[in-house]
Amino acid sequence: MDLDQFFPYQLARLAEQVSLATAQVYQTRFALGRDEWRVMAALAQASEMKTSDVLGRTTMEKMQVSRALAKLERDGLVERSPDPEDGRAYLVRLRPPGLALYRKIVPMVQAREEYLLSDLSEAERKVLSAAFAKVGERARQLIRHG
Amino acid sequence: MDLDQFFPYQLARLAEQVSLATAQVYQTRFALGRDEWRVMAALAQASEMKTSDVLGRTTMEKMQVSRALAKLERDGLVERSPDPEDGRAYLVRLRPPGLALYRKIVPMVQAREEYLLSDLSEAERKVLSAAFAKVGERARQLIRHG
DNA sequence: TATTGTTATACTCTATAACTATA
DNA sequence: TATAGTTATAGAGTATAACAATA
Repeated sequence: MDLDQFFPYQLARLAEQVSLATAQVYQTRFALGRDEWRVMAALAQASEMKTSDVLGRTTMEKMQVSRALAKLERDGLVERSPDPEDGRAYLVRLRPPGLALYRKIVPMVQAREEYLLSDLSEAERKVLSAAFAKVGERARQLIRHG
Repeated sequence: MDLDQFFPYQLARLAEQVSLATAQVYQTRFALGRDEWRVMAALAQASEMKTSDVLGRTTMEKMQVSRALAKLERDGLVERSPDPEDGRAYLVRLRPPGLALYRKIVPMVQAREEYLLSDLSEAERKVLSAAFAKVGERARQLIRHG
């Protein structure tokens, strides 16, 4: 069995490299962790949302979201206020510095994305995207059924 | 910016799911970590090799290999002897129980691989494989040049 | 009793480098 | 001085569950 020809292994290596290449932008240059970046991207989709909405817009666990928000709040990028409709909940929003940082990072990571895909034709991108959906569905089936 | 449509994010999620689906076989059922599994797959390619050859056949660091080998040796799956040609080096090989375990696992993970890809035509698989190579090359360029 | 969000804990991974013994 | 491999340590990332406040 040749590990190099084994699809899950190829996929894992590619994902690792792509993740490294992309994360350089927000980690090395702006000291943001991956979770903080994901939370900011979620928050940027609306002027204000509940913590639970952030959960719904990411694949993160509530504990990861809680910690990412705490760090973003310490850094002054995000602010929280109590939800007037539910005493247990918070309303979260990007503060101006957070929004500015987000708007600065987005074009940079999008440029990296385009560079990563630049050798692929439009047709190849379509196949790739469809293949991701199909393989992902099969993977979820395997996980569900042990 | 929609994270769900962002290629590096899609790739990371897919890899995570596929890794989970594949690792179930050797982790849950046989208590092997990913590194141990990779080392066993490398060792199975020859009757005996140096630790440094294991390094060359995987993308692991020497420290990871050292730890994986130590665990495999504790579990009786691998044995080491001093290299008569270099007092610093070791010769490593799978012990019979290790080889038997490897031969038991291989068809199981291959079946999972085939299942994961079962919705893809031969042509789609070719596109996918070529795309991985192209994107991987671009990613390595980005990593190298910051 | 159930839910929102926080905190605690432990385990795995990863990254860096110091260390030993040979070469 | 360099190399093979080990050990130490610290930082992320992940998973589980206990917990306080509120519903």
